[in-house]
Amino acid sequence: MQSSVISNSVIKRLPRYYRFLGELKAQGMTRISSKELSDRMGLTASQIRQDLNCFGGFGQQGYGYNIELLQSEIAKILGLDVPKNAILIGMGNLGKAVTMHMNFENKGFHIIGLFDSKESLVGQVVKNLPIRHTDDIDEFCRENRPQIAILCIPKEAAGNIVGQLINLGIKGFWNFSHYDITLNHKDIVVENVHLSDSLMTLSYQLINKQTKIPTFR
Amino acid sequence: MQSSVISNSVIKRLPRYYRFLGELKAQGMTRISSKELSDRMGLTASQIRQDLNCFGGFGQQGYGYNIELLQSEIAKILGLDVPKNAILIGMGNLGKAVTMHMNFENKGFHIIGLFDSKESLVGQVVKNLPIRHTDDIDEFCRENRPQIAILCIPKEAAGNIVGQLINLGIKGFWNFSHYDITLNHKDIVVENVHLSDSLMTLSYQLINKQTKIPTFR
DNA sequence: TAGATTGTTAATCGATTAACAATC
DNA sequence: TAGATTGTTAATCGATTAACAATC
Repeated sequence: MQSSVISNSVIKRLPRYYRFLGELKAQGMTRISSKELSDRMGLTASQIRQDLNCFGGFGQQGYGYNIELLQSEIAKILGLDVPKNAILIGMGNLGKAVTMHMNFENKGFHIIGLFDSKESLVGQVVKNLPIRHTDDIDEFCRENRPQIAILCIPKEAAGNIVGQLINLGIKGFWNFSHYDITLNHKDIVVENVHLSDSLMTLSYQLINKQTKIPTFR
Repeated sequence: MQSSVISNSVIKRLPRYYRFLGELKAQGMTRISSKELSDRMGLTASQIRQDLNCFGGFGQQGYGYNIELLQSEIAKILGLDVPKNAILIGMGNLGKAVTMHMNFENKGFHIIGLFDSKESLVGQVVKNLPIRHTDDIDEFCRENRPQIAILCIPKEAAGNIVGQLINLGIKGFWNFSHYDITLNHKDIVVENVHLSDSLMTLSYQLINKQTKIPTFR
């Protein structure tokens, strides 16, 4: 019942459960046993039952799990039903792609402001939002109180802006810059995305190819 | 000495070591002890020494590690020094951002072809490469023999194209689509990127905020 | 040499898997 | 009821940390 702290390993698996359950639902299925789900996902039935029971008993003996119910429970656990306002800083290739490509809304995220320091980008409209100058971040945040900042800027630029954002009330970062936020700011929530780390891992696997089934975190 | 199989946990940490060592080198440092590196990276000295000793004894008692040497050793372990040809499929926002934003070359990756099924994109030039039609993948691969495919296409499109690519000799995928490649194709190397999973994890952390220092895989 | 720090073995901790009684 | 499958405890496995002898 979420009394004690849930381990990171479990939390990292929740989005994947959510994704698979969504697909099963889309296929018109209504119930599934931990055994069948484990086969489809490539993990053990035991692990699935252990993971889910960190949060409560969502299944029923002899029946299994109701797919729709379970998915919505996981959505609640992940907080996808809670509205969260976010600003995105850095509208280069990556920032634009993130803005346009991600389905923020169905996870409860609302992008309310886009920023860049490059004059030539300011004024451009992306996804119905004008790109503002980073000089206007202060005023914008005081007025609109976003809780989350998405950083699509280089490491060097991030160092300066992070402190400012925290002072303005930002509580969480989705961090594509390689600046290490938690190093200087404890108790701020950070999710780092290191695409280059992922690419290097691919390189390793390719070079040391050893025909093994990958584990899912 | 890389005799037995290296655990996934260790491999996932290597790119981060590589990154930190690069920064130390850029700062003009030449040597570092496991203790000091552990302080900077937020892990234990013991873990660093254990990790590195999976691959060999790169340090020296009483001295520590030579930063430049250690970084280049890790580069070799990761295979960053081995040239790898790659094609990228799907030149929407995400594909374009990946093409332009990633520093492929310094990891040994060479992007040799870009593809999309959308006529309006075909012919456009990105990073000095023309976008080709996906119909031409067959011919292109037979001629140029890429080993890697980067998939920036939707799940539905991926299902069809993956088998074709494997038949054409593709050995590894950097997979931004949510299609589960290993499900049907064992012994193909895959690195999945699920940005939405990362975003959901941020949502969870934010909702269940509990002032804790994040662990680095 | 003395001090520092590695490489490596042993101890601990946490996560995964197995087993089974509870129960739908 | 009988069969299926959960929830949960106990056993195993693997990863991290601690300790220390080797050695630069």
